[in-house]
Amino acid sequence: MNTPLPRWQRRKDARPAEIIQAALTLFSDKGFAATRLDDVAKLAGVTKGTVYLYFENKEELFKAVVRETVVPALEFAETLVEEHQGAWSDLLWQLLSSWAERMEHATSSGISRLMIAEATNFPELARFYVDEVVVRSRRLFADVISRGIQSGEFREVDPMMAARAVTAPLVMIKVWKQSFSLCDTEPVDLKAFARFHFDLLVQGLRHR
Amino acid sequence: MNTPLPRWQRRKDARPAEIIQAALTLFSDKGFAATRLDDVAKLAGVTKGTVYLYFENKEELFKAVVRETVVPALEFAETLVEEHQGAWSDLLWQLLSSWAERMEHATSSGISRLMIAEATNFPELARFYVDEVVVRSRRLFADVISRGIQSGEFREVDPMMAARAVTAPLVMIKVWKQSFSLCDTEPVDLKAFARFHFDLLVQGLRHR
DNA sequence: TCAGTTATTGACTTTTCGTTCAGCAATGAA
DNA sequence: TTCATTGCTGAACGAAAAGTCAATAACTGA
Repeated sequence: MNTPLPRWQRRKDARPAEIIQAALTLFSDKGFAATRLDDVAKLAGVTKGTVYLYFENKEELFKAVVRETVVPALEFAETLVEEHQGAWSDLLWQLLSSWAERMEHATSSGISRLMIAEATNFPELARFYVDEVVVRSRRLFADVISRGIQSGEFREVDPMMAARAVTAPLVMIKVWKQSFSLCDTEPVDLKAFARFHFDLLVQGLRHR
Repeated sequence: MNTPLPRWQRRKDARPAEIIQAALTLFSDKGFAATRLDDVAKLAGVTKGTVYLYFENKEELFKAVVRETVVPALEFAETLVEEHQGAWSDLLWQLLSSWAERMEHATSSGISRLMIAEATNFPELARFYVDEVVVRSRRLFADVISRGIQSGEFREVDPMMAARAVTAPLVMIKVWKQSFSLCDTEPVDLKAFARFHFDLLVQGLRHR
């Protein structure tokens, strides 16, 4: 006689990550308030009770999602800058294109929109996100611009302003796509836009 | 004997606008779901029951807020383009700076963030917003770029792409400011950023 | 195989908040 | 001053979803 397969399994180690993944999917699609924990549980293949076994409440789950999801990607970019040799505009393109690439595929890129939507409802989480993600990536790009100025490749601009001007369009397009994909009659290709934006930018940054 | 002032007054005509204004404030601060109708009512100086006198339900109130608030501003910009004479880059600056100006003061500029947050929960409203606001303003800027290309002032770029590249940064900065104003340690001045963005842009658009 | 341990369930309670409506009070006409 | 009209109130309702917990079924070691 073959043993009947059990109705559920004990998987203490795997649960938190699976629940976080499910929550990420639903939060970044519907937002925090509109997401039901019943649905998160179902998508994670468990029941609501299990969610509460691993997370204190809905808000703590939300925090966990943000914490576990966003930070790793930045570290890769930072080493890229550290080790770079050659033209700074090349590095800029490398950063922008790899970013656009990741945005198109990684589920974690939905976090931007989620944070924008929920920041005022979760001040401490917003602070965490700003410090660990926004400011840090802004500084990353400001750094590249600064070095480009020092080497004489770019004209003298405010690096922090420039960093905002570099990052904002990509984030915005991604956020738009996510929000309005169903109704925008002229969808953009993220990578194509990144290329277009880069060309405009580099010509704008070069000496006249 | 002076008549005791009444506990409340009948102001049938003024109520809808006041309720919409209150709803706009709270929606654009907290988002749709996180806003309680009790709070909207209180801010509007009425009780919840009154809200239901003038609006069928919460969702209809939301729609009214978007409808009444965003469309008017665009019309002004469209006449500006129609009547313009002279350099197209001048018009571009005129549009960008007046837009930044409005963003800094009008409560209605909170709608962008609100729509971004709630679009997936209100597909029909999202379509309305995309058609009446997003696409229309994108077309406005694409138009200016096109004419600039025709006149030889700008190099040949895809006008629609360029329009996105022109509008995205401003919207993004505004949205960021709104979401993270409490925690961003390096706040931007919107007008200064608009100026910076414009300079970068125009040099990027000109012939090499 | 069995008993002890515990991860998971699912029905239950509680809370929150949109929605309703009977009654009250402001108004204006007679 | 009175009365009919009606804008407005606020208490009460009920659905939906957060949060709880005793029972149960899967695992583990002996």
